[in-house]
Amino acid sequence: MNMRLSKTACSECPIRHRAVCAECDTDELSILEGIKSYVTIPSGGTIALAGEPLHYLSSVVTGCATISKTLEDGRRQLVGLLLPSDFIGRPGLATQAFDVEAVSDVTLCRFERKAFEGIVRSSPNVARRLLTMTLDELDVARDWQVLLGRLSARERVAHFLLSLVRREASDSGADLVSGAITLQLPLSREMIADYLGLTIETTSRQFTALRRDGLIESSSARQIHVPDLARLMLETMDDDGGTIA
Amino acid sequence: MNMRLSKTACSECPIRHRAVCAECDTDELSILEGIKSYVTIPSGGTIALAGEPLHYLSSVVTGCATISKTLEDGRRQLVGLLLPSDFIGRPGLATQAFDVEAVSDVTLCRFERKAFEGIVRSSPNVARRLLTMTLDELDVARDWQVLLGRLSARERVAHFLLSLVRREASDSGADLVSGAITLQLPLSREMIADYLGLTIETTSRQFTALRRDGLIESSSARQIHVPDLARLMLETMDDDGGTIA
DNA sequence: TTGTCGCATTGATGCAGATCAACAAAGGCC
DNA sequence: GGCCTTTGTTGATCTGCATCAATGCGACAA
Repeated sequence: MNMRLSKTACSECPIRHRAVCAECDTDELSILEGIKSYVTIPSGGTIALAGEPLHYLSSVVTGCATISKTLEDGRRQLVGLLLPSDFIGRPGLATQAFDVEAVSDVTLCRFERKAFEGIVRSSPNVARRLLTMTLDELDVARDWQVLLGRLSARERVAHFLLSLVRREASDSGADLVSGAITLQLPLSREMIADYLGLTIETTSRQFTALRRDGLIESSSARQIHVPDLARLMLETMDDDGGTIA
Repeated sequence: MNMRLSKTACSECPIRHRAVCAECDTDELSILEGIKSYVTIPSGGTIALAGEPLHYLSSVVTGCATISKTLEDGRRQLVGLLLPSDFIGRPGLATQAFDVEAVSDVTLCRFERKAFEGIVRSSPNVARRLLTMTLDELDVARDWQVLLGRLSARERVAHFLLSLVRREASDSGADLVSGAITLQLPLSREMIADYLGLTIETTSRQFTALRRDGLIESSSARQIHVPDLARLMLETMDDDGGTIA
């Protein structure tokens, strides 16, 4: 599969219109095409380590990865979730501030650091797109700060589920679905807990409580059906549509 | 004072080498010089409101402002602290995601949105600097996520104090001071609580506890003396130097 | 001086979520 | 299939922080 993907042309790429290359013209795209390579990281594999230099910058093509920090005593907090089209790495800074780990098999479209930094300098469409994506990530991170600082456990779980729904909706072009939906959780309970600043037990109890209250249904732990999105939204105490992804 | 500042040349500007204009050459600087204007917002004043359009983008020249979100039921969370050289606003997006408020008299060097967006397009040095600053802010926001999700009240307060020390040190060029220092808190107890995801009471109790343990001394609520920075750092459980500002 | 207002501190009590401890269920893997 | 490991759920108890409630204290005005 890795091999097959390594021959995918940018024009055929599933993230062509959403990734860092989204606004590239034909010339810029062919330069990127020239330096890109694909890799697949197996589930559980490390994509980057905090404090270590990162030699490649990349876009997630398929799969799911997490950005996290682990404290000396083992406490862990996820600070970002990477889904197809998201970008990994910081042009202009060699060392990584956070760990990045694959939570499913992840295929990356990757660029050697120096070469990519040259492109950022020479191609305004890449630079602009990168700025927009970074500003979006900043808004997401700040919304997550609000969640971590002020929401209750139940609100956090409801918010998390809705953020997955929204991300899926925006990827597929559909807008603000407000009926029913079934979704596949990309994360284990432990990782959801680390994402939400809770323990596994509290997270599990909140899922149970939401199920008891009829807000969600589930055939397995990772398969969640939301019969009425509007009702779940009432649980989130969000003051706006939300930018959480 | 507003009037006096409106005549300040960029070359004389106290934030010239740290703000969004830091990497500008003489030509670019004179373009900025042509479209900039200064305003002073009184302490407590509103600089931007969530959901409202923002017509000016700006750099903080002097003073301190906060970025925050308030939920319908009054819960409030600060998600950023703006000090001299920090940038306010999002080029490319007309409406603001968070509230921005002055917590002291704040002088802004401001640019009309459309004009500034043109400069971002035409001046790579501004675009690049803006990207770097945004990436820095993202790292800060993510470190703050770790604080809000996983640190205890005492660790949060210690971390907050050290983040102020670091910011002051990096502004003045001094590096990793590890002796004693006195600092003036820019925020009230209520705002510190909203920053740290705690209540006023818990925040106050932590200050008292740190004072009791000899980690800080204070003549007034806003005046904090740290006799031994290294000892305070031991309270933070931080696994690295930290990027918190 | 004395009152008042806003902010900070301190104390008493309650509760949401952490912690400790089983137990159940779902995959892998011979 | 049966065994074993990993992941998720549920229960009992504990605790750190929130909440409720005074009290202290400096700034400012009359």
